[in-house]
Amino acid sequence: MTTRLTLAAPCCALGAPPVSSAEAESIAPMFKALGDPVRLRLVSLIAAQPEACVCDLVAAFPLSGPTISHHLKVLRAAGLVDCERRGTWVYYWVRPEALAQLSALLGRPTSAAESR
Amino acid sequence: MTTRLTLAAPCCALGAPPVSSAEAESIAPMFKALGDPVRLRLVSLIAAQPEACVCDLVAAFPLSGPTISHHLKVLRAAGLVDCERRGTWVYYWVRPEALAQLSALLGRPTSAAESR
DNA sequence: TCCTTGATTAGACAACTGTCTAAACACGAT
DNA sequence: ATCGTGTTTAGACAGTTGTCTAATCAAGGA
Repeated sequence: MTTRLTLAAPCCALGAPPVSSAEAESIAPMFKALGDPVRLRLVSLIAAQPEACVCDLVAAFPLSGPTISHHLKVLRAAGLVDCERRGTWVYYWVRPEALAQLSALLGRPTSAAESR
Repeated sequence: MTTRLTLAAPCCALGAPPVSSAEAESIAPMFKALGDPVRLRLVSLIAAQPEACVCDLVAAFPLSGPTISHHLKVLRAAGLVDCERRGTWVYYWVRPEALAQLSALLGRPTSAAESR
């Protein structure tokens, strides 16, 4: 996928060079998916275990099943999670590469950090 | 601010314990702010230097000044950047603590990473 | 085969978002 | 005091989002 992020060895992932327009278009949707409180907690809950059953996720929120299903679909479309049906239940797990990619983007000291 | 994130020493920031509802409400807006391609590039451009002049930021996009100004306001409201007027020009810089907080949330191996 | 239960899809609707133009505000210079 | 330039605010508008209920699909058991 995106190379710049994984080999940003020395420093400044969000520093030089800046994210290109194309990169921004592909990465922003992942941040956007995390930008809803329900979805952020969903990812958190899913990541807390090897995998999570939808039935448990629905039970963790005061929201309808279809609403949770919708949020899971958004997370899946963003590439942050994946799922599989096994018999009656559907299980979700996080895609660690995706989270790592985001973390790498903003995880290192920036030039601003150096000066302030 | 949020303590859990900064002292998440051993591992699993997105792992156990999951993000609380209150935490999600306060953190999600930051991810949401990064969830637009224009804003993601703005943060990237600002972070690439100690600080950036709005005039340069506006010049970097095929968008109107007010639109860039609006996006900068969103980033500021989310706590990701701050700014200061000096004479005619306004300068923006990133708030490294904010980026670090987000990075810490998704930067460590999750239980999913262990199993897959 | 027909229920029952788990999960997703479809459609509706209010609320929010990204963009624009026009207007206003803030400085510095004439 | 007035003008010109940089920046933000106000208001408008099309498009998107989060939520719901109702309907549909999927799998297992009587």
